[in-house]
Amino acid sequence: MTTGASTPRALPAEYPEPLWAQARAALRTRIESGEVKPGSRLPPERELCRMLAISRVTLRKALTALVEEGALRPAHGRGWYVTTPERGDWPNTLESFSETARRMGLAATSRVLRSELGPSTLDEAEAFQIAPGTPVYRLDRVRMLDDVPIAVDESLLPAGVAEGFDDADFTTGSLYDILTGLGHRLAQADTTIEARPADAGLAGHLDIASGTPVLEMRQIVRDPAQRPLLSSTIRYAGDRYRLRTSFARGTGA
Amino acid sequence: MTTGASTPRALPAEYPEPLWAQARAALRTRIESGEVKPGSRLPPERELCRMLAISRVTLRKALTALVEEGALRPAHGRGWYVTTPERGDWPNTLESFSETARRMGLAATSRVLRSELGPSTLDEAEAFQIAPGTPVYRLDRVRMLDDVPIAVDESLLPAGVAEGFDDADFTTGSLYDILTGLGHRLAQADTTIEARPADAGLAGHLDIASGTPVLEMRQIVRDPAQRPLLSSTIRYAGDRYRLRTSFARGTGA
DNA sequence: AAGTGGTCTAGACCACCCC
DNA sequence: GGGTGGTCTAGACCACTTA
Repeated sequence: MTTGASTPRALPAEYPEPLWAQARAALRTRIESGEVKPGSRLPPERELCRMLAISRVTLRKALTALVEEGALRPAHGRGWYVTTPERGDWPNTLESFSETARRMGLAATSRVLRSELGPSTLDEAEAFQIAPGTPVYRLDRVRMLDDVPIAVDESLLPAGVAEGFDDADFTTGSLYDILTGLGHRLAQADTTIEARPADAGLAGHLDIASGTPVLEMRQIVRDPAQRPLLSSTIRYAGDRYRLRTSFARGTGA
Repeated sequence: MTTGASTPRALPAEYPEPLWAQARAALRTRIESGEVKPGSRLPPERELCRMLAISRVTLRKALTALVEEGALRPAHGRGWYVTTPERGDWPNTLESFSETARRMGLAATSRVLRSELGPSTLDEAEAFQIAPGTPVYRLDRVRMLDDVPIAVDESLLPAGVAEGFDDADFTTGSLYDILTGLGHRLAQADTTIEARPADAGLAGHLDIASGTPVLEMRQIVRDPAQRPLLSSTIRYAGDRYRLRTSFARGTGA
């Protein structure tokens, strides 16, 4: 451990995941397994360094990453503390439908309305920066909690991104999980949110009256190279769902 | 520059702002002044180190911070690029009312409905973790764009936070700007968003019909020590406003 | 005063991009 | 191959917290 990155170690090479990411994973596991209880203090940095056999700079990069995930919180002269689950979750991300379901102890399922490849319209082609008519994958679903319809999700993906969807189970699976499982990396999500009245079609799917307030969220998700991976419009029945998020401004670090 | 943090430098001491924050400020200035144009490449890291007279680790901390602010984007073998303003803004923050106004070239103003100190209710006291009845400051405003009413903002602050509000101008000023101007540091904002029908009072203020869809956003803003600074509920006329944000997942770094 | 996080440095090797 | 970012180390000093 003297000569910089020349020692990948631990992982059997191949994808030499950075040391700090390995350390982050190790710490995350310990936290999630309950080995270190919420609210309790982590061992001092210098000791963690010895335990994980990494330098302090690298360890701190892992710890900082966990802060952004909402798992840890530093306290200057006192130590690193495990966040109480109650609050401090969902930093800089919208709570996903699946996460909401889990938090409330409900079952998240979907009814697939459409799932097919088809030519893109002008607007869609522009959004994905592809030629109009290029095939895109359409996935329309009614999302439910304990069999109560909550929202209608219309998603659109470039055909290339949707390769491997044949085996996917959209009735229970999360689209995000499926995409990351296929090796896609979601880096950024541009989002707009507004309130609108439900039109007749939407009202029918959600079993509400036409004109009822609906929360409409449009997202374009991009990969680290800024390529659009997914464009989705989700319309939630106004009295059945609430978006939650927590914006952290990282006071610097 | 050989012996670690023993050389605060640059700033006349007192509050020795960290070197990486100074470097971030210097780079930010250069970008905002247009000295380095959007889309263009920054000088190589090793040269920036010489120019700013800091180590590469420190420089990279500054660069990473600017990535989270949406000002820069790294490209592995190619360099650091200034983000095109068009997109890449508003990362991990809701676009504020004032920012929206600026982007659309409209004038953001407010009509103050209430601005006074009063005893807190049970719910409010609980939210702020203070004793019920402890004074809190109430600020209710109708927010307008070019004199069209867009939203009703009901804000609530612990009395201590509101000290110095006497001189503040809420008809044109942003509450966030006023708070930061008073030295408060906003670190985290827990947010929920939902769609609801307008009640009679709200409909009157916004000049819309009762029952019209309204976007309701509730926020609790905290300082770095997790103390609540501000609790606000903003209700936007559904057909006049749209929230925008961009969630960045920093692929690790 | 001792313990713990926060900042900083100099130097090294690796991985990617482009010529 | 040469340039550029990405990762990593060892060691040092400072600032805050607690006793």
